[in-house]
Amino acid sequence: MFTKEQQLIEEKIKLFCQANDIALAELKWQPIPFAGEWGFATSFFQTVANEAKLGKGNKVPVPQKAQEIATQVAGQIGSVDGISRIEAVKGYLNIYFKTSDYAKKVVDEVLTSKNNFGRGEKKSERVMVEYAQPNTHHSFHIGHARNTILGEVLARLVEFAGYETIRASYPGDLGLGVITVMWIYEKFYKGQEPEGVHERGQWLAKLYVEATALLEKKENETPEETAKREEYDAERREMYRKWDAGDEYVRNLWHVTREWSLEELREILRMLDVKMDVWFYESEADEPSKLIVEELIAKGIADDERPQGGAVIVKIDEKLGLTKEKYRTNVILRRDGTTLYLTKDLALAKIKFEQHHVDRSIYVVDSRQSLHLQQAFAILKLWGFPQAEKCYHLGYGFVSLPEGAMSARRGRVVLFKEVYDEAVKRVLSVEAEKSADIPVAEREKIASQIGLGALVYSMLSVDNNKDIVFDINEALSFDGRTGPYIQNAYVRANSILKKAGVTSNELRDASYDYELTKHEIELIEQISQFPQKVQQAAEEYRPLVMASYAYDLANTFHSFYHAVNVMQTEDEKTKNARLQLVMAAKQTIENALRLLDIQSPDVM
RNA sequence: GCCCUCGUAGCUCAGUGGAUUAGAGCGUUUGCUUGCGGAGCAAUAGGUCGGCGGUUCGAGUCCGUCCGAGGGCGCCA
Repeated sequence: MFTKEQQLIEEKIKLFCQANDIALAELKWQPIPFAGEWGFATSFFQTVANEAKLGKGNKVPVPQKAQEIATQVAGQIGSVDGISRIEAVKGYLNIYFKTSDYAKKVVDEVLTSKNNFGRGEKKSERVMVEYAQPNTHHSFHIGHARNTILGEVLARLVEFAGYETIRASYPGDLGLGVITVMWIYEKFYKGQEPEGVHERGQWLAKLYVEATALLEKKENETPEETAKREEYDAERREMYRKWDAGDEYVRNLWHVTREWSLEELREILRMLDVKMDVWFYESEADEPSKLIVEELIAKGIADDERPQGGAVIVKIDEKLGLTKEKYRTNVILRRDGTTLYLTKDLALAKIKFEQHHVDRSIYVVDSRQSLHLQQAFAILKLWGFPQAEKCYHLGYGFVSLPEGAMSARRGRVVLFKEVYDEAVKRVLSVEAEKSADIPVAEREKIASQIGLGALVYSMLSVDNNKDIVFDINEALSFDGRTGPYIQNAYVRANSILKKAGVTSNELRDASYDYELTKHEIELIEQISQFPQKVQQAAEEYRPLVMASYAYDLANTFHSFYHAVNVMQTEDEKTKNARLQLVMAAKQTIENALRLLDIQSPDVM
């Protein structure tokens, strides 16, 4: 915002150093650690260290010498427009802005940009974010929720930072797990179908558990039990064979049951306000991926060991000319000619690059699949895709339960919908106590917004590479560093504006030339940081950066709210300026929450 | 055996080279009843940043090594 002043001063420093024969190191500007006044600073430690290496100067300690230079420079700069003062402190040169100018600039920018405050300049790259890859014929659990929330927030950040963004979902709709559910349905539950989208999805998950129990080898089986189990397994394998051969009946059964799962997935995405641009299905990648195997063999990238009774493999390290083991060797086609996960990922990447013309592709996938994805990217590179260099795996730690890892097979999972229902229930009970004035009809909607706010924020407030042990009481806490805490700051800002009867449309000119309190200054400081936080979070692929910022902003607002009573401000001009500051804070909180996929209720 | 991630306050986590005392939340102890809704504010106690060595003017942050935890490693996804 103040690059002109910065450049001017930089010139003056360079001139001074030339005149005094000082070998100035590169000037790195940074904000002054905030203590009530805005400004930017640079240090002279590097310059002094360089001088010392050249054998110049006597043996004065570095910090002391840096301070000497800073003091001399400060004395030389003189007055600069928009700059209130310049000082030398501990080897740093601090340059302060005029407080009232800075404050007005920040607030005005928010109020004119509104929803777009913080949006980055349009960039030419097209980015695809792939997330939400649950298996069908199961139900959506909180592990899937972490994946989906991370992916969606990343997509929002990248988009708001200025990139053209495509959201892609990739459900796993084939494999033995899927067939297992179809088998038990066909055998014991044919014709049944629970009412309700979630009920149907959850029912399929129950069938999977039941089927697994029937098909798993048990200890101390009687011969009859063994025979029964083997009979079931043969039936299941026969069904898989028929599916693979395109048997009309089995394919139809597959379509119908798959749709039950997808309906539930679409409903959950709707609840999370996720709008997918592209749907890839694992089943659709199967056939194209076989052609890719042929191509890779023809190009000499893959080795066909089938004639020797083996599979089709890619010796990745060898082909890349690496001597140390890194990507190893992997199979891309089984000896029986069927494809693997890796094979399908190659086909999917080809579609992303050739049909969607993406320049950059982000995979939001469990970090345990890191090697797998690195292998896939390496093969894409061998294959010759320039975008392979721009494939990025955003890994995240897995979500487990206090009693151990989740297991769909054993039915040991916590479903997203269960947690959501519990969240709404808990918020409603708080509302009944604290928000008796809100009409009951409205409370349900607010409860959903707050409940999801708590859940979503709990997933975002931990860095993505950390594992989470899911504790529902922590996830649904409403106190302290939580989603509702941030939403409450928004509600309070809204409440002030409502009482004052001002809307964002009537923008009166405000000036901040009165003596600002510490709390006003800190609030302005937080607001001003939003645009750079957007860029940082998007460039580093780190939703946590935005989650932390949103909390800090809300925290600063709560302190301001408590310390400065806007409505009781006597001086009209000051009151007007404060109302506009509240409006700017409200807008910034709303923008930050939107990026975090959390809604901003007007009351709560 | 090789590779990846992690080790910071009692607990859960921020902080990826720069400014006297390393920051939050929960939990602890204690204040805030006439005020824009207390899902809040203010204060309090609590840390050899896993150990050792190195690079640097400067290291929780970079490098090496050791210890500890979790994860991955050619026909699962």
